[in-house]
Amino acid sequence: MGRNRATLADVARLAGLSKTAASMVLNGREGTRLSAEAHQRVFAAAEELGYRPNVAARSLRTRKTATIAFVSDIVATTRFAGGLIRGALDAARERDHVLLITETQGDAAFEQYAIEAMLDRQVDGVIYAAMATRRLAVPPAILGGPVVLLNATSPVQLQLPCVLPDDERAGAMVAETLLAQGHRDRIALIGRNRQKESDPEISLAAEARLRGIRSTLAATGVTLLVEGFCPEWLPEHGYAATRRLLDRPTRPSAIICMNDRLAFGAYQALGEAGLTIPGDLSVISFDDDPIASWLRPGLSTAALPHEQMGRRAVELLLDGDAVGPSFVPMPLRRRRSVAAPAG
Amino acid sequence: MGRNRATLADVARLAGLSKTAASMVLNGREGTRLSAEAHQRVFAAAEELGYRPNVAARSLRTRKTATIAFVSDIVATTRFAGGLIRGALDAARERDHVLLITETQGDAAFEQYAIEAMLDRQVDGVIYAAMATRRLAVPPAILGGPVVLLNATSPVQLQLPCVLPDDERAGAMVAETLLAQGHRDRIALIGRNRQKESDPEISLAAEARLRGIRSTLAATGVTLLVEGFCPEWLPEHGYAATRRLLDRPTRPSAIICMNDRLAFGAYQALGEAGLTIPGDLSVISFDDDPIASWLRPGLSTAALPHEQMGRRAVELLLDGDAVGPSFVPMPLRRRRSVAAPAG
DNA sequence: ATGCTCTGCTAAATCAGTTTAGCGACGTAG
DNA sequence: CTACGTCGCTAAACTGATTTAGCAGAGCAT
Repeated sequence: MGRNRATLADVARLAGLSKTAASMVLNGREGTRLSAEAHQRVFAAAEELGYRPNVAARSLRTRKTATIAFVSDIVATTRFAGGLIRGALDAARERDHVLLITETQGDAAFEQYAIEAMLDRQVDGVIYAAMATRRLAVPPAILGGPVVLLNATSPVQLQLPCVLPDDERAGAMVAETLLAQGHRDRIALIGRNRQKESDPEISLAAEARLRGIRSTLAATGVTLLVEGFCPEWLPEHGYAATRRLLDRPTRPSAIICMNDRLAFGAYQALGEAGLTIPGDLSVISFDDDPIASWLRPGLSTAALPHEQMGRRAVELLLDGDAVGPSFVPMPLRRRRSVAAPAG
Repeated sequence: MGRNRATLADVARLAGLSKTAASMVLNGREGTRLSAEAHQRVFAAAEELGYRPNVAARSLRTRKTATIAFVSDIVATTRFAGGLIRGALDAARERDHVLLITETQGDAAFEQYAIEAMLDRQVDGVIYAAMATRRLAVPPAILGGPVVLLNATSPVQLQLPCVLPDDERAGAMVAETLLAQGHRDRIALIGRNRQKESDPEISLAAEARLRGIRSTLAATGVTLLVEGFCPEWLPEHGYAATRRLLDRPTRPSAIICMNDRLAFGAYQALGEAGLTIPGDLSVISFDDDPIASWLRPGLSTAALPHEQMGRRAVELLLDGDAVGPSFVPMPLRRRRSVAAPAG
């Protein structure tokens, strides 16, 4: 890989100057007294030789590598990871940085290994990302340098900068959307889950979304008609919860699903029951999973702003001296699954 | 990030030996005549100081970084990328390597930039990945060192090692599955697409899948009842193609979909038409997208072995001196969408 | 006593940059 | 005429590892 690359010494020789001069010119150092002509000669030589500095040599001296570690529990392999990584990649490129990506798979030994591998390579900072928005314990090893938590917070005393989706506001928007269409006392919700709501190490989203929904409804004097519990946020549980909903005497006019996979299950149950969306029932949800746009009708949902979040993490890491959480808004994708309640 | 790390000189000093001795012991060099006691002392000192070598310094000398570049067109951000990266990450870790990931977004300038950034960092090799299985032009810059193409081939004369899913065999398995259930002359297919089938720079999968299906059916004297064309392999096109299928006089007993997203569209159309799967019609497909397991009934599909592929790419890069393509089998996920044709 | 080999170890060069300290020439002020 | 400052540039140290070349001492044969 890249043998015969020109070195700084080659550039200096061709320019008829010292390595020092060449280095200073190429780094655009202020306050050197090198002549305009010297600048010219160095640039010309570098250009001619196609010179590119050796990052290893440079970082040996400077302790900077223009490399960021992106460590995640398991995020890199999930659908959600894509956006996070893409956003981080874009922001990193804009700042001439590069991403070293690892996954811990939630395994302490792997995590230890991954972090050491990153630190051995002198990364300039670490982005520590979680798949599910949650609170997590930060491995002490990375606290020696800049760290940003992505889709996660840390126990309060650390006050690390972190990037989170604004789930509470999203909950409010979802509720507002239904209220605006005239839904009132027949709004159901599926996806309640005690574990997710009470244990911040499992999820921060559940509680925040619920809080946003409830407070917004409450402001108009509305309370939820039913709240369906689900052991996981998967289609099959959305399906089961929706069937339970339909067995009740009062049929809801709208269903809020805690995420799109539940909503997918709801669509299946409603389809089987011969009910149409949004004619008989409106459905609205969270995440903007790709299936949301594939469903018929398209599912209205508050999108997890993954790209924005990944981008923000890099920005905070490199530019900022931020402390505490930075919330990224979740835009509402309006599709066809919400309408006014039937007669 | 990681200041005050112990250096090799620190270890040597504590062990009462020279840097040379320490280096040799820690690298397990054969044929040195260092005493057993010297080994002990070095190991003890390294342990005590928590010594970890500085990769930048080492690679400056050795020109090895234990780092692999993973460059993709756009793969890193898609659902499919997850498995590819995960497999590569696992295999890399097993060999004590780390992955530098970039995305070119199909943009030549970005690609140029990404590759230079990787080479500047002295990566030991490059994995060049494509989102859609296809043939691509390899940027000359990376040909200086080891390269493996992932989910892609290169124009023949290069003979680069590459990793591809075995789509033809998958097509055969899909056809065999239907034949085994007794389907014969009412097998339909949706997802024909002239562009994908004829331009290897767009897709290699379409043509291979089709070839596997056709030759297997032909061996039993069967030909496809209908072949539905789709401008893209998206749910809406699967939906439209399936509706067209149902408008024909002879209703198919089974539908082969060129991928799972088309199959999702087919499910939607069949559901609307009041047809049940697999009672009225069997459906079978390719990819094993997550939705395949979410559908009701679960969709039988030939899985893209992303993790295996990512893993194989790293193995070929580091261990092998392979030439040409390496095919990874696509396992058939048998779910409930296939049954014997109705009476 | 001399020369030779073998053992156990080390000094110093090297990789490719950055950075510190300072040198010689020239101009100007006293 | 000398002292001093500025200009334009460079030698050499430094980063932390690997690797080459070779040294000192012990043991043995001649």
